[in-house]
Amino acid sequence: MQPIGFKSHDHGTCIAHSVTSVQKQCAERGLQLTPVRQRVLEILLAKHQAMGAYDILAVLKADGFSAQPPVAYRALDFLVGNGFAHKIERLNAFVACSHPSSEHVPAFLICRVCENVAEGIANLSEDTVAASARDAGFIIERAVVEAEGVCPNCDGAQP
Amino acid sequence: MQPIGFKSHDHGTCIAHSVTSVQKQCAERGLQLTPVRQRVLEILLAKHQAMGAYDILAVLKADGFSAQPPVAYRALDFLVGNGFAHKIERLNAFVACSHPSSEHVPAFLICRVCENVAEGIANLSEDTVAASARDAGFIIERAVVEAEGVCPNCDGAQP
DNA sequence: TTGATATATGTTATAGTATATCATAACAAG
DNA sequence: CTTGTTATGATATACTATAACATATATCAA
Repeated sequence: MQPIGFKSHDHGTCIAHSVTSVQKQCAERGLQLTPVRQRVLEILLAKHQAMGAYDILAVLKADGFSAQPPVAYRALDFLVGNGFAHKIERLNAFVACSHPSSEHVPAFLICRVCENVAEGIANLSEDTVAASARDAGFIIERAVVEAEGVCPNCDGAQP
Repeated sequence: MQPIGFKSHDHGTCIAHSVTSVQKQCAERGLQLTPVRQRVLEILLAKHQAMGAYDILAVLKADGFSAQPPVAYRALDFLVGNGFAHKIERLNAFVACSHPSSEHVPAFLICRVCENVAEGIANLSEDTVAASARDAGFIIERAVVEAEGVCPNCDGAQP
């Protein structure tokens, strides 16, 4: 699977598709995609960049929602907990999931210049990681790969 | 390479070997392993568990070192920057490196029950991650794998 | 040795991230 | 209707990290 985020694409439909997909899944799984939750998802989808909780909060405030930290964190917990968004631990920030329809180990390619984030899919089960875990008797419940570097748009432009 | 941390081992020599190894490398590379830095390394080595900066600070304080946050963070920056320790982003915490003598992509197996951490080595270059990055034109400078789950000592004991 | 430069530490203050807690509202099930 | 559940509102606080500036210590060239 290809990461998206560094290649030009029709971002309008990209957003629309994602929202529709999440709405559909929520309906199927009996989850409530409430106004705040959907709005936070849209905010995240607006760009392929990680956003901090307080950045999101500022947008929510401008939209007339209550702007206390828990508002943002609760919505983010919902989205992350149900696989509609991910937290980039390295940045203490969040991104909408690019592959919301399937279970996967996300692999983030984080550009340290423009801060855009592309999400690929790692295949740890065929990596030495899975072998190590197996040998150690460790049961992996969830995992994430975070890679920092330079994206093609920034390579050459900025060192 | 095997992760360590979940199997019983002679932890005394484990610590001693690590300290000696780091001392040797610092000498070779012209790095100053000052008292605070070495002490923080020892504190991290004391257990195969991630420690927060403020936990470390508390120990430093008990040892008579200055106990302002920058003291701990500077020592940690030194250790992490030179590959003698790693930051576990998911936990906002730090661990001594188990393989301080080689460049590697660390893969952490984090037990959510006992909070012990084992460090293995990922081989992303043969993972789909490397292929995705290559296809996207993304240059990976550093990466980390963080896997959360249950270690063999806790499996069965606690759900 | 001395002085210049770089590196490391001491200290205060503050910025940034996240959660605990309690109160209220909306709604469905019994 | 009242009980249980889920979501939201609101306040306060805890936890994590860094900026900024002063002082000290090491390193090295002249």
